[in-house]
Amino acid sequence: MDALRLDDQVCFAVHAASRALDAVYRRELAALGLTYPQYLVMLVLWERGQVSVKDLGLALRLDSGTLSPLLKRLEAAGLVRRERDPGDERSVLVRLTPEGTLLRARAEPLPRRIMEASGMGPDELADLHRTLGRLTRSLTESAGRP
Amino acid sequence: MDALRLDDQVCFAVHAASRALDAVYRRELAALGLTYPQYLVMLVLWERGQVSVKDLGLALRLDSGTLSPLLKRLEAAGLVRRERDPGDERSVLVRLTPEGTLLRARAEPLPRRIMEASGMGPDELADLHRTLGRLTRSLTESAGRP
DNA sequence: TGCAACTCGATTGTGCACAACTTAATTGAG
DNA sequence: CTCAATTAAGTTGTGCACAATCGAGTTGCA
Repeated sequence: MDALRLDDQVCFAVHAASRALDAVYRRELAALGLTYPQYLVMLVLWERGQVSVKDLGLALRLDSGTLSPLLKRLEAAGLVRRERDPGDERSVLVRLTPEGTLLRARAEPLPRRIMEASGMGPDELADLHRTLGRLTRSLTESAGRP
Repeated sequence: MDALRLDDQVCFAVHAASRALDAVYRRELAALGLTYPQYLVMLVLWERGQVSVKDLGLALRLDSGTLSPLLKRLEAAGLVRRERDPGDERSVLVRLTPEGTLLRARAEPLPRRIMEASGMGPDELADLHRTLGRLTRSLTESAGRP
């Protein structure tokens, strides 16, 4: 077999799956006025209520270059507020507005709909989840020390 | 369990894995002067030698809005040439330059290095590959008819 | 205490991804 | 044969992702 054949490369399969998921989420989230990465940010906020930009970056593995403009758009949409942490003026705290909190209810049915679109059962999805977690960890570690 | 918990969502696992792979490829491909999507295009060209923009889009599931500027950059780098198909002037054929053909040798060791960084065995990777293929197909089909 | 090192976030620049639209070439129904 | 519909690329605009860099604020240690 040819090591460079496109169809044989797992990288492409991951890439393609990621974009296919993105497309499905794009459709489902359009009604909420959110993009998929904005939805991820909202998930963290619905879980924790309030979070610093740094902790958001740790949770989502995104840096400030991605988060700063994204959070500005969420703020412009009236879903979050940003303010300096009084205890440490370097840090910016992001928290939900009432509108942002209310949006949660409308996001609630989403995971089930995506699961149905995936055509896979809960066990299979859990398995995939574990495998991908392991892959991500390995890749991240190997990237750390070249 | 809470359906909206970030850690429980497969979508995030796929997204994170895709970006982690991207990061590893970024490092490996830097020496070749390629980005990861440019590498995917080169894979197709190394396989087929010559391809229309349309067929490239079908193979990679990318539209002209993504491919046009990407191909311009590959052309500026001297790796490909683009010319109208004499048989159908709407179509643009992309083909390798000698430099582009030569680059293949330097890309050859890449899949093995990525496989090592993944920390997974061939069987496990093949399994993941199959699962992701199925997932992508289901999602694409469900996106087709909302 | 004073200043060097570090932390946090924002900004800038490049490139990918996609939607919506434009233009040019081709096809086909009447 | 003609012209409306279709097809192929390209263009424009928006948003995500990341590297590199900057400036303000904090910490630690000499």
